[in-house]
Amino acid sequence: MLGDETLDQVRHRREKRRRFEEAGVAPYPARSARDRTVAEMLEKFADAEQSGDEFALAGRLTALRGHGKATFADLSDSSGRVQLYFKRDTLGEASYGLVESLDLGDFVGVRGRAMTTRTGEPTLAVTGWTLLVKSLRPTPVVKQTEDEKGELVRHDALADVETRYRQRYLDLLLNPESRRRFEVRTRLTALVRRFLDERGFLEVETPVLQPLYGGAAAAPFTTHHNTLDVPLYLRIADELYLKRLIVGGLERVYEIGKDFRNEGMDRTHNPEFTQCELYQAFSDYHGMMGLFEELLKFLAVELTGGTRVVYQGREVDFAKNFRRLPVLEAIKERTGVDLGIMPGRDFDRAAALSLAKKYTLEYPDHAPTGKIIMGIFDAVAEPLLQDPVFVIDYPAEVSPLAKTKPEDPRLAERFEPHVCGLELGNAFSEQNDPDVQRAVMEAQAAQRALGDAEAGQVDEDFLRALEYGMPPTGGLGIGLDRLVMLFTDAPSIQDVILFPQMRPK
RNA sequence: GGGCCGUUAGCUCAAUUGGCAGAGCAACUGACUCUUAAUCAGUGGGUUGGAGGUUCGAUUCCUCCACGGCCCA
Repeated sequence: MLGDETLDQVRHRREKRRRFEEAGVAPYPARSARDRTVAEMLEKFADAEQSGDEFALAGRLTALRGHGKATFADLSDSSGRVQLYFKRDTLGEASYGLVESLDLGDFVGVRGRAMTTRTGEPTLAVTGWTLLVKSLRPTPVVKQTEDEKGELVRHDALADVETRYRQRYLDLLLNPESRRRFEVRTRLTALVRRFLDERGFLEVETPVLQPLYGGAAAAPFTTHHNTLDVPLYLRIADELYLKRLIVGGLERVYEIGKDFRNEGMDRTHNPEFTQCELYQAFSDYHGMMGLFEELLKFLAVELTGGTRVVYQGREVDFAKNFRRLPVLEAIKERTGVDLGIMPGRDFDRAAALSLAKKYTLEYPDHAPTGKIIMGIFDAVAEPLLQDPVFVIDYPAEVSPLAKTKPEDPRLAERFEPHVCGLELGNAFSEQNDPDVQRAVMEAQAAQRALGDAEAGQVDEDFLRALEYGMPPTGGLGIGLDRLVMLFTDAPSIQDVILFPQMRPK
């Protein structure tokens, strides 16, 4: 087992730590002195070599090549890597002797001069050094070289996905593409803020601990407040609070934060995930579609320099608009069955049930037809969700917080953007009729009483807010983790969450 | 929840039909003052994820369990 104190490599490292201590060197000094990063040194390397000035670096040893009375090493900090040259004639017996007690993974502070080796490698010729941290565990070894074409060749790597997720620090240390992914994540989040800020949106924070949960169909995590002695829920969405702010006269608001859903985990689901929800008064779902198209184009240009993005081998171009695909049309396209018949009448429930049976979907008798329709959609639509598409016109029954279409009240003014099979969000023209909203919430509560754990509850305080008057509003929720997956070509959501949920070992 | 695949040295991976569990890197000892996957000589390191079972003999076959991955619900 890694970390077992009886592991011989750990014993050796502890023995070397002792050698430093016996020589009067603290193995974990509180302070280090460096006057520039590796990248800054390399930038001014030619000048430095001319002038012969000394400077100080600090970092982790990532390679060691001993040659008897001289030792080459690689020093890495977050900016880059540079070669060090320790020479006994320069350092003297005592200092050089301790070089031989260094291990891969140790941190050192070094002082020295720029020099270019015979083979042309920029190198710091060390004139003095000190131990900053003695590393006690063997770092997994990854060696990199360049082939004749100058391309980076990795010899071995930290490949074990379980270790990469559980011990992310090792992944970040050893797999540059992983580190890059999280840098892109941070940039992307900042870009979303910039995009919304520039359009007059106000970033706000709403409660994570909620006495009632709502805004999505999902099971919550439950907790308890001791002083108030009340149950509380970790939010499953920000929606109902943000819409209260629209009532309060904040015409454009957004929040970026964690939501929590107590459900299964897979390639695109983590129990806690990051969502960006935004609401814009005097807009509607068409407005949200335009905003989303703009946002993706903006992100593509800022992150890649162009409008094209390749995800898992498929190229998509955000210069083009998204296809608009009604749910019922998608089902018709895939199955040949039209469940819509005529506007103003009910859906064709019999046909829906028979289709559901074909895809071995089972529903209780009281299940709303809209729910069955979405089950069928989920079973058949996958191939239609590769090129950028807005799936639109959801059954109103599965869209309790959306306005219905004036010309066909069975359908909601709602859409979900899909790209490369990734469901990136959910948006609608927000329901603002307090009486309709109450009726829908009560119907949801009835479904819930019948055993649908994901159905919503009646939120009296939210309904009261609507009674004061909420302007017509468009709302959009964006799954940020999945957006990062798209822009970093990550196959799993675990690759874009620093510490994904794992079963305790 | 179901199906399939995986788990062997610190890391990456081998191991024939069921027949003494190996390699490279890392580690240790020694040599080596411009090397760079440094090189050369030598050495140590394993309850083969765990528990049972079949067998003269199990990394290999069977059962259960744990963790992970992929697919499905």
